Amino acid sequence: MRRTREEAEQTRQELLTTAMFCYAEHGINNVSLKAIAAEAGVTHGAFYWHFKNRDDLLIALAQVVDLPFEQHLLEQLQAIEQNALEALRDFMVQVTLDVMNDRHSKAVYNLFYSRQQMLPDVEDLNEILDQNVQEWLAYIDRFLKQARKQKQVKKKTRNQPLAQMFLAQMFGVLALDMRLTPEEMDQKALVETAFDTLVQGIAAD
Amino acid sequence: MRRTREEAEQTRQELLTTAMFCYAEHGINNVSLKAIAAEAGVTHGAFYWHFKNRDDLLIALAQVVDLPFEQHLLEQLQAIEQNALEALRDFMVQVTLDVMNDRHSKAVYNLFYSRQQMLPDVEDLNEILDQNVQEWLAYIDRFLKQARKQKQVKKKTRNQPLAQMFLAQMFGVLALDMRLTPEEMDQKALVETAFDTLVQGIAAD
Amino acid sequence: MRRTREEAEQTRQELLTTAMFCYAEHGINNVSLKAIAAEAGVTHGAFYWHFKNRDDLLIALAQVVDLPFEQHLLEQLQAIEQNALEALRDFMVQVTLDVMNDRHSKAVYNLFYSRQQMLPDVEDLNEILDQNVQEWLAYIDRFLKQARKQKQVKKKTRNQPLAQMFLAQMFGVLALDMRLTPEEMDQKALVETAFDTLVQGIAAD
Amino acid sequence: MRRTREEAEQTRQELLTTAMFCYAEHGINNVSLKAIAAEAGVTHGAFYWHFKNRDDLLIALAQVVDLPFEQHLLEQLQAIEQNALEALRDFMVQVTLDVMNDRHSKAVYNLFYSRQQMLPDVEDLNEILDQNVQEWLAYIDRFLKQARKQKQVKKKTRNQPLAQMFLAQMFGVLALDMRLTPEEMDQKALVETAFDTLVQGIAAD
DNA sequence: GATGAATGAGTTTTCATTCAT
DNA sequence: TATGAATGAAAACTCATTCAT
Repeated sequence: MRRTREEAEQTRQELLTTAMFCYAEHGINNVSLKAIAAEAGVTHGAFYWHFKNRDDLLIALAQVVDLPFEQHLLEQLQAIEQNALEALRDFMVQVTLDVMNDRHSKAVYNLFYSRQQMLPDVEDLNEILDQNVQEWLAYIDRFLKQARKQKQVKKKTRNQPLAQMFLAQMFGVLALDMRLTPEEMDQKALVETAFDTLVQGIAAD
Repeated sequence: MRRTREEAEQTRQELLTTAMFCYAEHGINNVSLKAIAAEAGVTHGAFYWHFKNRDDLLIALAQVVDLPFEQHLLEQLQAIEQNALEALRDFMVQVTLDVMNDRHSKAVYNLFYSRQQMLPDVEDLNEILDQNVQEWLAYIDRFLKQARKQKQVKKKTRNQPLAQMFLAQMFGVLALDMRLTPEEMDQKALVETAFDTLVQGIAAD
Repeated sequence: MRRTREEAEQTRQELLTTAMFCYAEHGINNVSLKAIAAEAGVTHGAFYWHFKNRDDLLIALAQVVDLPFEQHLLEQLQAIEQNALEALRDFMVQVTLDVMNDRHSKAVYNLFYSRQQMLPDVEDLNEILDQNVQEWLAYIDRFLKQARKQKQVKKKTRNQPLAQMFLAQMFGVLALDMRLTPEEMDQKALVETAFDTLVQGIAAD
Repeated sequence: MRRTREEAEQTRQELLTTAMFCYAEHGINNVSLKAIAAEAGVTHGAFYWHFKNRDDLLIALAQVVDLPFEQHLLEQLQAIEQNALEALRDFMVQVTLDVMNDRHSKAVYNLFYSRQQMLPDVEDLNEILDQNVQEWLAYIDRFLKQARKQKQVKKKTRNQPLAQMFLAQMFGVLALDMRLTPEEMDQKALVETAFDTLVQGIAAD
């Protein structure tokens, strides 16, 4: 069954996508490569044509997937010039709700950032993930710097812990979302309350 | 061989402790019962004397371990009467720093609450963990109620999302702590900034 | 818990009886010594005071248990003098129905003679069982000899295959009884038909 | 390694055959899958390519193996028209001797019908075995019906217990054959005596 | 006499990986 | 490119047996 290059690439994509959703849902250690291959419509032998091994799959996965930070940042680019703090608040709310509710983003978060999984100790993998976290902190930092320019933020605190605080709040809300039922937790109320509170807490009087 | 009842109980405790630390460090799926038993100084056969199976171990673990919420609550009982919001801030800071720095608490968090692990789908286990989360929310709620009485909190928001926000912040800070190095993140600065900000954010003017 | 000699003997008996019924019902390989001991009301440690090991238990079991051949033989002793063939027929019918319906006999048969179990290859054990089979053949032979004297049996056949044929019929009926439901098989009708037919088949005209 | 489809099928057959003989000889519970695989010339991992698990192997075994009833029935089809009772006698004698002396048939009987084994409680398995018994009873019944037509059988008894009696005799003879040595038991003499006697016992005067 | 903790060999099963076709 | 047969390491679990108490 020699396929064309496009079909082969499609198989590879299929494997990546299937792996991400299966891993995110059941846990990396609870899904076999055979199961992923079957779900992707090929035999597990084919897997080894596209990937060197299991770790290679994870690295490839980490390289291609991403959380929608950048995308929501672009949406706020104009707003940031006018009211950076409000833009930051909207940015965090949007990203968080998006990760909560978008199947793809949620899978990415579950797989790589909630650390629901204990990832195998592959150096490349953790490097990629750490870089991503730094990148996200940089996104938030960009809002904060602009807010400083606009004199919206109290002087005393440095930006670093502030950015980390925002990211931590997002991580925490997502973690809580996994544990609580919709009855126990109103997603929208929590997310908005959380970031409104943070923004108010750092706002200059 | 341990023959007396006390020695047997010691073996059981050893198994529980070893399991907790090994699981927290390497992930539940990456540590075999044989390894745990060996680390505890017995054969894997001994494990099955003390526990029915792997799930039984996890349930036993979840039953005996806890995060230091209650303990820090007791320390704040007097403060709460005078300034509930400040007491809440101190409470959250203390608990969070404690979990960060106490090997035991950190292991408990990693194992059961960070969702770094994909826990097996055992009903008893999830029940215990969910109860614990509810309990912690109740602890925070207690501070918030008192703060309302003291008119320290803005009227508009309900307590539920506020309590969840505080717990989420703690979870998030702990999650971030796992990802960042001490150089990249100043634990104390982040924790204090985070809860100061939250408290200021909800404080009545 | 030092017990008196009688109590100890009682424990031993309890272990034997429990083992027989458990083994007969679930199969030797599907019942652990721990389970037997527990069912008998002691710990499995106690087992090893009464028996050297598992094979020793089986040998002890084979030595003390028996099928009700002898007992039914005694009942037929008078009848045998008058009509040996009819007595044989009654004897076989009674023994067979007894083994079918008496819990104890059935367990013995299942355990040692139906070979539902693949017994461990203990020499002593098989010796005992083979002796028993020979004994039963001798019982039947006794009827046949008397029947010859009474000129009830056709001359041509030797007694050995005849006796084996009767025992085989009993074994076969018991085997079928295990496979068929009461709806599919009328115990009494089958047993009586079978031995009536055999007796008529060997009867002199 | 066997790579072609034919070689794979051969491996599967090898596993089935090996399993049947090993199980029949040593008992299901006394032969490990590892041992079967080794005997079949593959690793135990290969076993799990061909069978889902141990029960699946038994079911597959029960599906492909059979006792030679049908085959001997065909041989008697002409004879049945002329003298059904004699044909029945020949049929039973042939099948019984065949099972006794053919290594394959003997293994099948030992494994599935002697109840020498305590088979695992798999529904599919017992269904197949029960069906087979019913089928064999139907074969015998066919002879009996024809014999009735030919007025060879005494009126009074129903066919059902008669058919069961014949099958039971066969089962019993086979069981005795396992227990007695060739010196103690003349196979041919016993088998012929047994079925001659049964046939004479039911024959109309 | 009896308990119960511990051992260790053995079993079933899973699964990442290899490789001839 | 992809299939599918086979390997082999490792996991969870069972259980007969030993033995200090």
